[in-house]
Amino acid sequence: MSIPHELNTAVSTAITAAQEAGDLPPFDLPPIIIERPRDPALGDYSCPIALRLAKAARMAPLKIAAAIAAHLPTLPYLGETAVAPPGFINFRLSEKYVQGLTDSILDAGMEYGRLHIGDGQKAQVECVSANPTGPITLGRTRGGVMGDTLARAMKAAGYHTELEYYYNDAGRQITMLGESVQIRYQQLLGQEAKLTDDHYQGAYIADLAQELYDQHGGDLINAPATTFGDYAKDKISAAQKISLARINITFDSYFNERSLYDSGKVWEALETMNQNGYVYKKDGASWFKTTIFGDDKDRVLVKSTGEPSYRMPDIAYHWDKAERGFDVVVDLFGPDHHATAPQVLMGVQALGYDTSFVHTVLHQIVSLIRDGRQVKMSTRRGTYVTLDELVDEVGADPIRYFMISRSGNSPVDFNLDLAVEKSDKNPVYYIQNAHVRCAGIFRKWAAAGLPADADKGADLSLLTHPNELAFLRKSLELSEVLEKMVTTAEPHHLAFYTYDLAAMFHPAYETCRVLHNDVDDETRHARLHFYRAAKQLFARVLDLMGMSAPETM
RNA sequence: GCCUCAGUAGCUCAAUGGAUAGAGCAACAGACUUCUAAUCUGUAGGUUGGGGGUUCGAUUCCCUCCUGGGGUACCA
Repeated sequence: MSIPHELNTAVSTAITAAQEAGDLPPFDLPPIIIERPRDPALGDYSCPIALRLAKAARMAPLKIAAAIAAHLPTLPYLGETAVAPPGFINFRLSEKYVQGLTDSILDAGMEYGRLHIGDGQKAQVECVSANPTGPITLGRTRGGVMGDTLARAMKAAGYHTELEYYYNDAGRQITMLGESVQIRYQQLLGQEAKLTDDHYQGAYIADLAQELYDQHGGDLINAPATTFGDYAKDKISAAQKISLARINITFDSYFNERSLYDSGKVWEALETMNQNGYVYKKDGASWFKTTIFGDDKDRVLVKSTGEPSYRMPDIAYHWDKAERGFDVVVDLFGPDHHATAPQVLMGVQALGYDTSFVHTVLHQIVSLIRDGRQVKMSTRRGTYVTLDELVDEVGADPIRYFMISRSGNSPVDFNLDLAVEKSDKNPVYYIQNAHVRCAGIFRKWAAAGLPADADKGADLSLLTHPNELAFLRKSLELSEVLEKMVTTAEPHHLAFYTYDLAAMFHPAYETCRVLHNDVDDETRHARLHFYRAAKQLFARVLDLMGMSAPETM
C-alpha cells in the first residue's frame, strides 16, 4: 500500500481513537484527503481534514488537528508530524527512510512504483482504430501514444490490460478505398476514369494500383472494386502496424468490424435495442431514440438503403466489449469523434448495460510547427504529414514525449525544430540526459578500474545533500502519479513528473560528485549507490513512456 | 442555434475544493582547468476572460455573459 493510503488509514484510526478518548465529539467522517503541500518545506504529505471537520465538530480546526495528531499511530517511515495553521496536519518522512529509497528503487527495478489497485481486474484500452484506408495521421498518433501510455500505467497498477485496435474493414470507407485503387488501376491501363471528391486522393493509392499492375498486368480489368479494396486494406493495415511499432505501440488484439457482421452481432444489437423500445422507423430508415438520453435529436442506425450507419457496428462493438467482462475499458477519441462517442454509450445502455466501466478519453488536435510557423496540412488534398514521415524526421522518442506533454484537452503544437534540439530547452533531451549522465559515471568508474560493486553495503546516511534528498523524495511520487493517471485516465501527468524528476536530478549531479578528489571514499560509495538508483529510476520512467534510455548521446 | 474544449506570467502550458497560483521558453544577472556547460544558480514577471453565487476556503463547483478552437450527415 502506498504511503498516502497508509496515512489515510492512520488519520482515520486517529480520529476514531480521539473520539473514543473524548478529545473529539462524534460526527460523520467525510473522505480523508492526503495531499502534497505546495511548499515542500512544510512536509512531504499533508492532511486538511481538520479544516473540513470544523463545522461538524464545532471546534477550531487547529484544535481538531492537534487532537488527531495526538492519537496518530507511529509509522516507521515518518519523521516529525506537525500541526500548522489554519489546521493542517503535516507529515515528514524520516531522512533514513528517504535515503533507503535508493535500495527500494534498485530492488524493484523495472517494477518500481508498482501498485495493486488493479490486481485481479481485466482492463482494455482501445486507441488509434483508424480505417485501413491510409497512413497513420498525427491525430491518430496522439491517441495511440496516449492510449499506450495509459495501458502501461494500468499494467503497472496491476490490471491485466490489453491494447486493442478496432479495425474498420467494412462499410462505405472500404468501398471508396477499393474504387479509388480501381480507378487508378484503370488509369494505368489508359482508360478514362476519374476520382471524385469522395475518393482517396493520396499518392499511396496510385502506388497500390501500380503494385497490382506489376503483379497482374491488365488481368484485373474486369475485377470488382472489392478485389482492389481487399488488397488495399490488407496492405495499408500492415503498413499501419509497422508505423505504430516504430513508436513502440504494438496491439494485443485487432477487432475486425467485419466479424460483427459475420457473427450477426450488428443485427442482433439492432433487434435487442428495438425490443427494448429504443428504435423506430421513419422515412425508410431505422432511428435510435437518443433524445431519451438527452441528445438533441435522434440518430439513424440503419439508412434507408438498408445499410447500417457507422453508429450501428460501433454500438455492437461496444456491446461486445461489455460482454467480454472488462472491469475497465478506456476508449480514446480524437476531436472528430467528440460528438459521436456518447451516442455509442447510449446504444450500450439501450442494450441494457451499465456503461460506467467505460472511460472515454478525448483529445484535441496536433499541429506541426516548423521555423516558428504552423505547417499547413490538408487531409482531403493528401498533404498531411504521416507518422512515418515524422519518425523519419525526429525519431520515436520526441513523438512519444510530446504527444503526452499536454493534457488531452489542450492541443499539441509539435515543434519539429525543438524535438531534435540537443539542449536543455528540449525536455526529451533534458530527461534522457539525466540517464546518460548516470551512465557516464559508471563508465568512468569502470575505466578507472574500480570495482563494479563498490557501493554494496555503502553507508547511505552519507546521502545528506538537500539535492540528493529532494530527488529521492520525488522518486517516491511515481506510484502516486501512476495512480492519478489510472484513476483520471490522463497520461500527461507522467510527462510532467518525469520532467520534474530530471529537474531535481541535474542539480544533484552538479553538487554531488562521485569521482572528484575531494570526495572521501565512504561518501563516494554512497553516491555511487545514489546514481545507480537514479539511473534505474530514469530507465523505469522512460520505459513507462515507451521511450529509450540511452547510455550516450 | 445546440454540443464540446479552451481562456492562468510576454509566449506555451501545469495545478485530486486547501497554505504565498507553479514550470518551461523568452528577458535580465551570474557560474566551466567539471563524473560531457548537452548543465547549474539567481532576478523579474499575475485582478486565473468579465460578473454573480455556493463554501471556513474557488484557477477548481454552479449560473450568466464575452472571446477563440473543434463538432454538429441516412460519411467514419
